[in-house]
Amino acid sequence: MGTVATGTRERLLSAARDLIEEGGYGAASVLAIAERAGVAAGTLYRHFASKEELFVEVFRSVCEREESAMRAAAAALPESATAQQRLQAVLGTFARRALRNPRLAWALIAEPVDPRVDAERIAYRARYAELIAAGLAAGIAAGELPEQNVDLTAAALVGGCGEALVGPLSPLAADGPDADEIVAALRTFVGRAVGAP
Amino acid sequence: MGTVATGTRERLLSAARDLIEEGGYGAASVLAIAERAGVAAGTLYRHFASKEELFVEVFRSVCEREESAMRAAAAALPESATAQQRLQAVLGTFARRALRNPRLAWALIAEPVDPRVDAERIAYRARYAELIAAGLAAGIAAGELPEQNVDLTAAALVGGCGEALVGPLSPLAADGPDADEIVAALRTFVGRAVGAP
DNA sequence: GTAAGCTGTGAATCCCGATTCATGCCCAGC
DNA sequence: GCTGGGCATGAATCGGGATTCACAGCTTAC
Repeated sequence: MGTVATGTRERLLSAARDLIEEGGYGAASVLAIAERAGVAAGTLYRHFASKEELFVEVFRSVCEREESAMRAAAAALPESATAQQRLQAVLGTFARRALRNPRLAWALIAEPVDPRVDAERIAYRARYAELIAAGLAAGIAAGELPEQNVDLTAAALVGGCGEALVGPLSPLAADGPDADEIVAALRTFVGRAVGAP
Repeated sequence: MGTVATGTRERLLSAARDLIEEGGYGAASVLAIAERAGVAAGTLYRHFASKEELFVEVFRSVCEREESAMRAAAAALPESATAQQRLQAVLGTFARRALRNPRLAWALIAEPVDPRVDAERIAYRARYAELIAAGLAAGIAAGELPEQNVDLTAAALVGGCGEALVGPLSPLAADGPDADEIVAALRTFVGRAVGAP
């Protein structure tokens, strides 16, 4: 039956996702993926043209999940919410999710990858920055936030939150998991950086 | 004479540095480095235990140059300068240098590298973040800046400036080289982010 | 002048994971 | 029950760059 083939394909995808979450891209060799999926190495090539293509598919689906989580966080706010509240909701969601699954966050944000996967990452970060830039523009239009180069602010916020949360400079890398404290400090940083009152 | 050997060693270092500045680490294969230095591939191993070791040395010397440039920028200010002015001087210097040599900045900040070189990079970024954190702490002590988690703010600033200047989200990646405008916008961002009045 | 010890050479070798492919297995259709 | 086609196998192959090493040339010491 075709369902068997579909099952294999999906087992391969989820094996790859699991391995990446656990040990990064390095841990996800063709052999390891196949083994965890319970098939032979060659079988992977019955379902994907290359390892890279499989990775692209995994990466894309994980990014979509993350992106909808952030959009949902913004959408869940009442109509009357300020632009600043929306930004805080988006960045706070990002932060909480990243802290809950640091290995995955590192893989999505910073870990070295093949060029085609990297292209997906850039697209993801760009959509994320756009989301923020749009929020900033709305806040400026509403008179809540001061005039500024929204693209640069958005890029700096994406980079800054990424570094603070998953980079080697992250305070988390040093001491314990005061996750809530980190999120709070990051909110303060973001609020000030965008010029909120 | 020993001087010949020294000459070769330094030619190898500078060949590697040039290649990295021009085309990133990928362009700096052992063969390419040796060729540009005017020697055979095997010769590299008369002077360095491995390619990685050579890279570490190149990376370290470039980082030292960058770091002293930033320290010098801070030190050049009069005694009476505010903490905020010092921070602006450091980050402005970083920004100007990165914009002047984007390929090198990318190699120093974001390009994937071997683990031992990456360790150097992390150490460099950590020193840089410390420089900023110290400035923040001084500003807080002097009552100029509000209380905050200085390590997190410093990490976010390093990451944010890096992304805004050399990352794929950088406004520079999209349009022309309004370098001065970018630096100005970044200064605004930094000033607000640290909570300057 | 010659031996000892450098430095330089570059083709051969190693390494290691992705990718291929000849072969075997299973099941549907007849 | 036989057969055709698709899926699975996994050992063999490939690829590409780092690394080695047997050999050669030059310099210095005595």
